[in-house]
Amino acid sequence: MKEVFAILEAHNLSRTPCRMEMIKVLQEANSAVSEQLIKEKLGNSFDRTTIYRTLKSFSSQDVIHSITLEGGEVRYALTPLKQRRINHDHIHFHCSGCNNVFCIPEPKIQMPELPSGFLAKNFDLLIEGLCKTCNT
Amino acid sequence: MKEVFAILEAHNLSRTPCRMEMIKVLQEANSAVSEQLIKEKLGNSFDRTTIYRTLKSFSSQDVIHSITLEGGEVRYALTPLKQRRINHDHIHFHCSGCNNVFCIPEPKIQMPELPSGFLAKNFDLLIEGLCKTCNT
DNA sequence: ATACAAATGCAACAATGTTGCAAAATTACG
DNA sequence: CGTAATTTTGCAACATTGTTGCATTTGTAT
Repeated sequence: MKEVFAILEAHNLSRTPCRMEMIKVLQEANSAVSEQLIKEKLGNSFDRTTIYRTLKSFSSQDVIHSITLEGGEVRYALTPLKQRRINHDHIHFHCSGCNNVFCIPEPKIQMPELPSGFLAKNFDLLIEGLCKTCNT
Repeated sequence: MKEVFAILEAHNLSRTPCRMEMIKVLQEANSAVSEQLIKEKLGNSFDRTTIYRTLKSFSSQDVIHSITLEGGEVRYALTPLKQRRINHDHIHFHCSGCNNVFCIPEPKIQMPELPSGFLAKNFDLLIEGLCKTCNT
């Protein structure tokens, strides 16, 4: 709980019930969560718009980052403290078994060489496969 | 036009006006196109649902593949003949200048090493930056 | 404790994904 | 070439998500 306060304070976000509970949900998840799951975990006690706007605040303040899966479903995950305000370039792994999405901080991938003239700024790598648990 | 017929035939798709015109639109685009752009190019002569279902048919037959951008917007591009029925693993490049999305067939990237237990099946790499034209 | 700023709930609308069903078009076949 | 069987299309309908405006409520600084 102290950490929830710390996160909000570090990012200049006021302590509102919705924000605090959402951070708790994100903390307790061991993988990236969908907006729908957040709503369920919160017991529908907050308006859809509020959750939507809170996710936007969190994103723009680098508290969380979003992962868009093929098909368009979006998941959200807390951004590890170390990466906040630095870069978001890390790998995401979508398990086709349990449907969870995990952040894989290492290794950094090397940017492939692009055709001449193309200038890369950042990337998004989504790997699909089986996670530790589902890979039996 | 002959090629349009060939594509449809090769994938067991009947020759309907909507399909033929959609393939032409995809051929003429030098980058991946959105559903909305397709609709515009077609002059709103086909129902939304028809275009939606045609995109699904094309996708499931590997005539096209879709690219989901951060933010959830989806673009569609013809799958090069050589890659049909083989694999879809290639890089996509989203230019933040002109907003176009390009398929980059080479190089193949090497799958990064994942934490032990994770088994990768395929990936999706979306690079963001400036294309040849916008990179002045 | 109060005043100002920010967050929330609600209404509303757009875009997209998706399905069922009847009408129309395409293909296969005699 | 014409007809029947199969597919595709258009339309209606509904769900989900993204997004904004506005009035009300809440949080924060003084």
